[in-house]
Amino acid sequence: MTAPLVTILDDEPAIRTMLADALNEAGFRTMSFGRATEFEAALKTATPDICLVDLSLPDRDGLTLVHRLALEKGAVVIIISGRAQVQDRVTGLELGADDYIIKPFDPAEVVARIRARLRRGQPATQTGQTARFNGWTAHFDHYALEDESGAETPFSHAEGEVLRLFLERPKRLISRGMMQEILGGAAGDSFDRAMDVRISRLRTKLREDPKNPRLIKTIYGAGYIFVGDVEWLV
Amino acid sequence: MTAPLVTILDDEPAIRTMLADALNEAGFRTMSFGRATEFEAALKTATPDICLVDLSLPDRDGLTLVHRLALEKGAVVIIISGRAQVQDRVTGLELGADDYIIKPFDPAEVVARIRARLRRGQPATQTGQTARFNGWTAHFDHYALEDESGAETPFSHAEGEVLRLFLERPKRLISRGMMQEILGGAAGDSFDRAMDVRISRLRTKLREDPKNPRLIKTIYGAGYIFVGDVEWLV
DNA sequence: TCTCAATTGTAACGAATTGTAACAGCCTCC
DNA sequence: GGAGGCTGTTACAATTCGTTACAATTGAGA
Repeated sequence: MTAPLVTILDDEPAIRTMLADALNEAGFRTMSFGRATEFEAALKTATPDICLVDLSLPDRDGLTLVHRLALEKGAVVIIISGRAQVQDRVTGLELGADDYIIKPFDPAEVVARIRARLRRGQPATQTGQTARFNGWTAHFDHYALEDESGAETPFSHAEGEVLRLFLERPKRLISRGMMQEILGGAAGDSFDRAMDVRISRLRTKLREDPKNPRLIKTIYGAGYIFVGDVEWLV
Repeated sequence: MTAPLVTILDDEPAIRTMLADALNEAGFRTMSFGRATEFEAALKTATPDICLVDLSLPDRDGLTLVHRLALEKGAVVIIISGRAQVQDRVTGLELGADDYIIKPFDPAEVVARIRARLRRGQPATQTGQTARFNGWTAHFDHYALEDESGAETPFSHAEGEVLRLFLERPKRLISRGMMQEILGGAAGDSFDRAMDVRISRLRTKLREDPKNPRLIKTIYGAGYIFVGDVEWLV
């Protein structure tokens, strides 16, 4: 992957170079502009990941530019400005800027803020989506349990939470306290019953024999153990 | 009814009320906590859209909490802190915070920054005019969904807004509050139903099985997740 | 072995949430 | 003006999931 591209639009050359140096050192590609017209011309061929924009430009109102950038191009815009009034910041952010940094600033903070924006860009990495165990296949991507014949039974989100909890810890004792910790749930005193019910419902979907559960075993006074041979796919 | 939920974690009651007042007036739901433990307990039942966290907590190291929140829960975290050193800000942002606001602050700016985060909702990739996902091709330039055979189904502007919202944030929970913020729904309390209907109509065009939707998943009480492999074409 | 209290299973209930069909207002285009 | 599409609203159906109530089970101690 190529490094993210950051454009710098500021009429003061000293600031441009300071930012460009810091950003390059941090591993970004940069393009610097002193006037809005140059910047807009460049936009036609390049698609920056982040646009740093100074509000006081010689040839255009910076706020309008920010508004257009954010609204029409959907670009990530960070305003860098000498105007420090709260009202300036509020309007800047309301017009579509993603952040507002006040001059004078420390380049390290600019880098950190850019990184924070980019970090959010990546979709959350999905944990395992499919697991096979004892003839069943659990599909967490579309919340369904597939049996050996290929028939699918959908399960709900709450049921899926419990199922995943078990499949990620096979053949290990799972105490109620741990479940509560992992699955959440108010520490309310009746919570454990809710967990019982969840497990009961999950057992039904797994077609467990109530008298003799084969997959989710109850350890009286201690918790549960999922005894299956789990294999996570992907 | 389902405005975005903002949690406030700060040990100073005055700050909590000031923030809560400003946020409520701005149309957000709020929950306030003075200690990290209370906050963590509440996290088990509620899914906030934004977490405001003060770094100086009586019962826990704020930075560690931020790290956990950001990393494990993927929550949007805004640090509010009295520590004004650049180094503090940089480490806070690097540990996963999405923004860093220094005390004393103006509530209006906090509101504006929260709005900026929600509006953006963490954009995914470059947003273009065409996206491919799971056999479908969405053409936003002429408002049509193309299936594998090449047949096109037109979609409306409102449907396109929702579809784009999802395609820009695949595999990520999107709360109703965030949708409202992004799609600019009036804060009217019946708005959420309009959103339901939009999603229902979109699902129909995607030929989703009502009993077992594969692309747009509902997380009861929390929101929706679009689970497709999205690839934006230019 | 028997008894009993603690623990666990689950059916039934109900509040909250979500899905969607049907309707109505609005707009655009003939 | 009328037809037709779009979109929010309403009303009702369906689903989810915690709570409750009671039955079943377990295991320690008599």
